[in-house]
Amino acid sequence: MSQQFELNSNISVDCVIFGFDGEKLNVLLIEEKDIGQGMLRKRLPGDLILKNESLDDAADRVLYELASLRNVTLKQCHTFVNPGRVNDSKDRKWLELYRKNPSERVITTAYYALVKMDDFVPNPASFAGEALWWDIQDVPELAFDHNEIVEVALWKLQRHFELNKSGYELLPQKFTLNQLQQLHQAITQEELDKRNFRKKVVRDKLVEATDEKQDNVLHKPARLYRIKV
Amino acid sequence: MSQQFELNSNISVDCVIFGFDGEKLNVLLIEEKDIGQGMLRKRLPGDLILKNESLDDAADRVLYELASLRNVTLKQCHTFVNPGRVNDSKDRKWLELYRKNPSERVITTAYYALVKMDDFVPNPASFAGEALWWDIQDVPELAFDHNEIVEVALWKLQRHFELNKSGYELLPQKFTLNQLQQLHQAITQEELDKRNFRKKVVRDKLVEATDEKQDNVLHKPARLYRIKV
DNA sequence: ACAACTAAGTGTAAATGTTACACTTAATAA
DNA sequence: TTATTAAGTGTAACATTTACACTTAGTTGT
Repeated sequence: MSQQFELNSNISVDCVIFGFDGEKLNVLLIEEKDIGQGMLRKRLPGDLILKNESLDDAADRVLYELASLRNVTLKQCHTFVNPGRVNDSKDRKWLELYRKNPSERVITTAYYALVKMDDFVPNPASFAGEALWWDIQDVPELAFDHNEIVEVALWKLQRHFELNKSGYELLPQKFTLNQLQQLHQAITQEELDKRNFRKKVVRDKLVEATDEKQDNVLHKPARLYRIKV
Repeated sequence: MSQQFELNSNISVDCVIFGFDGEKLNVLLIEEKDIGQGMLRKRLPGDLILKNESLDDAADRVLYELASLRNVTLKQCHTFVNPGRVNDSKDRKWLELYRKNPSERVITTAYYALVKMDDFVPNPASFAGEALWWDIQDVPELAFDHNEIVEVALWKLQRHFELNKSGYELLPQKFTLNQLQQLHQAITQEELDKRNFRKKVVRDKLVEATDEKQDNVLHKPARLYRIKV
């Protein structure tokens, strides 16, 4: 875990990476190799920051080191410094194994990002057991306070997504209006009316039609659209 | 500066307190006593956090210790860990005077709040020279990266204020619709049409009329309203 | 060829919200 | 009584949001 560099002893970053699979929202979790004591709790990719490293840089580095993801646009979300962050005995054992000063309080700054799952196939670092996408509706109990961090990040993602109309880059270059609608619904967790949704994207000139159509579907093929620049 | 307690060596909080005076937005700045080297730059109230203190608690404490403000609802804003945060020689001298490990990098989490200036008369701590409200349009050059922090906090305040319709508590219990409009304008930095603004607050049932009127004005007195619960 | 199936695609009317805009009224001061 | 000042008020055009149901174009199986 980069122990060859000098770590700043008590500041960490955690990354909440939301992945859209075309239908649902997922979150990236990692799981250590079983180190023999039944400590198989999943957690967010995160680690201590290095000396002379900005928080933003640390988040990028950690995400690469722990899940081999690069070029993800991370946004700072919230900083957690609850003195009681580490209560669980499994968490304490983990710290004793991996940290020089396991009893020292750690402040962590959470970052989040939303990516297209196809583009980012997570690859665990060698020491880690797994790095995998997990349905956001079905997140298990996580280590430390990571469940809380996921919740806060999701809340911020939803708020932010309402505000600007970003997110179209999460679809294939050419997509159907239905795919676009599903993206919106997955993030905002709201049902939308098909006709009204289409009216809106047309009125706001967010997309433009191509002359291509879906292929290999068992019904009327949908027209493909692209993002309008 | 609470040196009698053990400080957590490299985590600080800074508080951006916006004050509404009925007309304009101000920000609370403090200025050290002149310690003899022309180091009179203003800064935000902020300090290192204590061991076993949450960030939220630290922000409350610091604001009380440095400006005697209590019971302010602070919101976390952003965490700054730029390795180059302290470049200015005046800032370095200040650190040498006040910090045990002046060369250690400090991560700071900014908090912000919006208060009614009448309710919060800042009172500097004894060691400080001044604690005063400063017109947000006219903030001087501040120590460290505090100008950037103020900007980020203002941006967040504006975004948040657009979303929910909070802020009515910043007026006197009974207020004119014009005062309410000025509050909105001060925060969003936008001009609003008088008639349209009034239509909106009436339609949204945000306020209700009392049967009282302004007193001692040199013109037609305005009707007073109160927040509708 | 045709029937059954599936999701795509399409329009309208009502309600609500937003914008732009100018004159009259009620108080005070001289 | 007059001058001054800010309060208070209405309407029409326009834009946005909401609710709602049938037809169409392709695939599969007979």
